[in-house]
Amino acid sequence: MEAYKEAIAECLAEPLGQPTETIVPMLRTPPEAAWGDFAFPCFTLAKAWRQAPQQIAAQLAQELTLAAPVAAVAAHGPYLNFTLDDDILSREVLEAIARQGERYGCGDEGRGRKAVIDYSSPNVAKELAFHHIRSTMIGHALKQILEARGYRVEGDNHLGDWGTPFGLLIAAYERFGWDDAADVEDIVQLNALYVRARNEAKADADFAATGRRWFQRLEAGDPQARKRWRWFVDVSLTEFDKVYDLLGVSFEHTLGESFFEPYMDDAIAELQARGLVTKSQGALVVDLSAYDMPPCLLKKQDGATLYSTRDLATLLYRRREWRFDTCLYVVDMGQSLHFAQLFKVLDLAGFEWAANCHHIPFGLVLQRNPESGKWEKGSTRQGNASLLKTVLEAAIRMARERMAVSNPDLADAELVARQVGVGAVIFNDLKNRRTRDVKFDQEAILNPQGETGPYMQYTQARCASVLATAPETIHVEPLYELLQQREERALVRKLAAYPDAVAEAARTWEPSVVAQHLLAIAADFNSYWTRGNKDPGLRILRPDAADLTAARAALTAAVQTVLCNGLKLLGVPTPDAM
RNA sequence: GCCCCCUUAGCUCAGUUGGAUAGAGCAUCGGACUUCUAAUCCGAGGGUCAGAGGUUCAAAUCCUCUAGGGGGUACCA
Repeated sequence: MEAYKEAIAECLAEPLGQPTETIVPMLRTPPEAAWGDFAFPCFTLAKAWRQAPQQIAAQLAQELTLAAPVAAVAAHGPYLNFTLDDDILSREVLEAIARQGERYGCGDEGRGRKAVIDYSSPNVAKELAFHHIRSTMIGHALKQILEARGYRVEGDNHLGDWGTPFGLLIAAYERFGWDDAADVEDIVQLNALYVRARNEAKADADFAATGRRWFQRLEAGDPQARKRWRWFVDVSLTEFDKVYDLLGVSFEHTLGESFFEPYMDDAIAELQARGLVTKSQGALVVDLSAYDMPPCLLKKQDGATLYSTRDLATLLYRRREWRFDTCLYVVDMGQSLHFAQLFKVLDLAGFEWAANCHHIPFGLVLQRNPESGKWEKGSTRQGNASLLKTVLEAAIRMARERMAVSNPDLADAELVARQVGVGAVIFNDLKNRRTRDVKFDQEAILNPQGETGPYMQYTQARCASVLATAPETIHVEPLYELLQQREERALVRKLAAYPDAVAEAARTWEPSVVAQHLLAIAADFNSYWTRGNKDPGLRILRPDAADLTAARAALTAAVQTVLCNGLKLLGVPTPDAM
């Protein structure tokens, strides 16, 4: 749709005496679709022309010469409203969608550029909590969206598999043991041990010290410590992969923090060579007080490395080995300061590429505290967060039960239930602006009605269903001028704007732009569909009118293509029946 | 204390980067299935855009202050 602004600007360029480049950004979309496709506000001309904007609009409306595809111009108060030619628009848009198929919505701004995205990145030894859906799916969606716009993208699941907690975990294992006969999955027992280790460390200073020593042994390569640790990681990865399979997410790299352990000394040395590292209170730091930030800690008093050290080594490695142009960190907002420090340190070290590293923050998942009634950050450490697996299972159950009544004969019911349940959870997370905190509300997540994943999937299934029963006539060249219904014209325009939505989502790193646009398309299509229930003349398939059927089937196919393309970007599956 | 984010209908949220009459969904109430899938659609009610100033032709949108909520703030990740 963006491309048509150029045509409008050309009509205005001569009379305004301005180049099209300055006119295009001034064009707006009128609040009422019936008023036109683009609006040019005349306020800014008022001063220069010494006339009221209303007069300017009225005058210009008279004088302008229009060229296809611009069909009409009308003054509406201080605005000049332009309308595109419906027939040309329908033809161009629907033909483009049919021709490009799953490439419709793609672009090439990112061509020749490589992006590395750090997302999901759960901590080992804990189950995936519901809040892990955020980084995982926002990251996955951004990966797909950037790829659609021409970037080469590599995803890295930066597992939290290193640090003092693992020393504590080994200490807990040694002290409390492991119950091989326990009737729970290993990950559950491991998670429980993790929580216990943490609590014990808080209550017992000796235990905490033992844990810290274990981590030192781990870093030193002690075989016993390594063996325990490796096993903790394997148990966790087995569990994570189950959930990733369900979500349809995969990574080019799964390099935990431990992988970068051998690179940490080099990273520190590199900063030392640049004179950035100082000793403060017994710790090794980069002083950032000149930038109103606390120091970036590289090594603790006891010599152990920290989160910052590992992230630093990781980023240097990624740049050196993977040669990214852009590196994105899809991590919650609570870590804004950490990333500000990290990027500042690299900037001070003289790495100009640090400017192309970005933290893509998102809001926290808040759980209602049953005692205080307040919304607060859930924590797997305290064991009070809902598990992602549990929510997904509940959503799948919801879909299964729903289908048992609405479509009991459906083939592949179990597969579809999984697609719908998982789609519900994913879409629920991606439909809103990522920086908002989200209040965990399982009931809302499982509701399949309204602005939800199942609603989107249902709409796509309706398209598939009608096209499956469409007669062969749809293969004749559609007469696009037959698409004269208000709903049909509105749909064509929204389909035309879909690539703009993908481009904006890529530019602002905001998947919800795509989700919101798809919602608007689905709403229009469902409304269009239902009108056919009341008025048979408005049905898509008209046995009595082959040409009309062909045109409407072409529109339906285009809607289906765009819904499928968009939902694919978001990671929402699209069953053809449900 | 300082820093960041948030505050739009009872609830959950959109709002085209400063434009025309602030829009959806859920919930409530009333309608539409002998039909291309009713996980849908149509309609009704529901608003001091947290509050107060400011910037200008124009503010939910930008600036300042205030209130409330969430998060962060050197040896956790």
